[in-house]
Amino acid sequence: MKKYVSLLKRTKLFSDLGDDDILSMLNCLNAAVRHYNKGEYVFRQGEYIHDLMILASGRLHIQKEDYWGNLNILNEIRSGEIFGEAYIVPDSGTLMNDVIAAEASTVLFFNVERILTVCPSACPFHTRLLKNMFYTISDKNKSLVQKLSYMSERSTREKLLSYLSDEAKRQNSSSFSISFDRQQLADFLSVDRSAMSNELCKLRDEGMLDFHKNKFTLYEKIR
Amino acid sequence: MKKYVSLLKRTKLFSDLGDDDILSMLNCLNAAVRHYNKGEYVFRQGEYIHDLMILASGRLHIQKEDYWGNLNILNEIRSGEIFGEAYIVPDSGTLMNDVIAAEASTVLFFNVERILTVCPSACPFHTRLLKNMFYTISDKNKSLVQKLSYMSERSTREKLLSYLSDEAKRQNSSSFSISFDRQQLADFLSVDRSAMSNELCKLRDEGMLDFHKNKFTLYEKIR
DNA sequence: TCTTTTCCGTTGGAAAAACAACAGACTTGT
DNA sequence: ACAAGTCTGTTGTTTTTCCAACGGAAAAGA
Repeated sequence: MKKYVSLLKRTKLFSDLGDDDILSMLNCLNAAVRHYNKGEYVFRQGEYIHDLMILASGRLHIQKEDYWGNLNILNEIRSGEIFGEAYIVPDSGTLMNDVIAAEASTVLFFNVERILTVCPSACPFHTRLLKNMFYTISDKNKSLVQKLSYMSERSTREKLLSYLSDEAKRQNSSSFSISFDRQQLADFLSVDRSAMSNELCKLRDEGMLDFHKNKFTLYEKIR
Repeated sequence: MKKYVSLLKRTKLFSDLGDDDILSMLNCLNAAVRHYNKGEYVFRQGEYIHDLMILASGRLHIQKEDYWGNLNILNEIRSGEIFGEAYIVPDSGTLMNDVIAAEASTVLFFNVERILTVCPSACPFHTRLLKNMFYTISDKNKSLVQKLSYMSERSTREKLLSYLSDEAKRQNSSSFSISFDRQQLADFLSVDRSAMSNELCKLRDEGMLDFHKNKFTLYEKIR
């Protein structure tokens, strides 16, 4: 368990906590670790969730497949992010979506009930952890709203532009890489792949952006 | 402030707390109240948010209007729900959307920092409040994912069906009312109003549902 | 009660997206 | 190095959505 401490230190959930504090918390919180290969399911739709999970390394997709095989990627979980936070409420029912490893991933499982009930006064790090947990869930919330704003764009072009410009802002550069391949990006934005590919090329031909494989560059409007 | 206690008792955030406890908390948390008329702005895009808000009564829309006047209703806040939870992280920037009263509404403002820092051991209700707050944000999160799943449907018809069937489930009846008028529903699902109206009538003609004004009834597939 | 305004369904033409199919470039595995 | 498989761009056709416009019904206001 020790080797995950350095990873966890960099996450929002455990920020501003010392190595020893984290380690003792991992024990106190009944933490478990599991590793997943690319393509492996972490959870399937219909399962019961009791824990709060944090992705120590790798990348996950929260996705949904309908009766006709249409895939929708509802959200992407990146290293250091939490997931399952929507199911920490008791009796919140079964999982609505699949969770699948988009690449080799390591997941830590925590017993949430313990964070909320055990030793509120006893351990001095507890207050810090609670605060971090709020901020983390709050952040998650914000990213969900952000995704909602991509999805509420009416056209494929505008979905692309809002997603790409947000990604540029997030990575703090007009030149950046994304983790999706074309099909995944289309599933993420809920559009047709070929139509999206077409639209991307139009945007390139109009001089608004450029791309090679997964590396995109956005240009200013006036050049 | 006393008259809001009975309202707050029914919310998830203050459930399982006594009247006196709630009242003393309202003071401790620096709670403020404001009333809004229908159509009035609660917040505008670009403002800074410091508090966590709970809607004591009424109905709010979180919405966004683009340069061309296209309106998108990102979310609807119902009585007893919280909002602004995405901005409780320090330095989380300015509000991305407008918040507007869809009907006459009463909003309570809380200082979040106090909930997280003040008297973790001193007051016995604090643990309960923290737990409730987690559950509330978690619930909010779930409803965001739910909305994402409507939005990720490819066609107007499927957006309608997924929204309406969820609403039937939520209200626990195949016959139910919605709070949106047609234009608002279209803005909520990010589709064109007339096309949506058209699709609704097709669904009615096919015998899948019926409606009069805002009252909908869904039918079984086999009758 | 009468007028004005809003809401809703309907229609037809324009625009966009979905779909299917294919070919070349690139990867992967043997 | 070769074969098999995957990923991406491209094209043409079909389907769906968007948009603008209109009229009737219902609601609001004078």
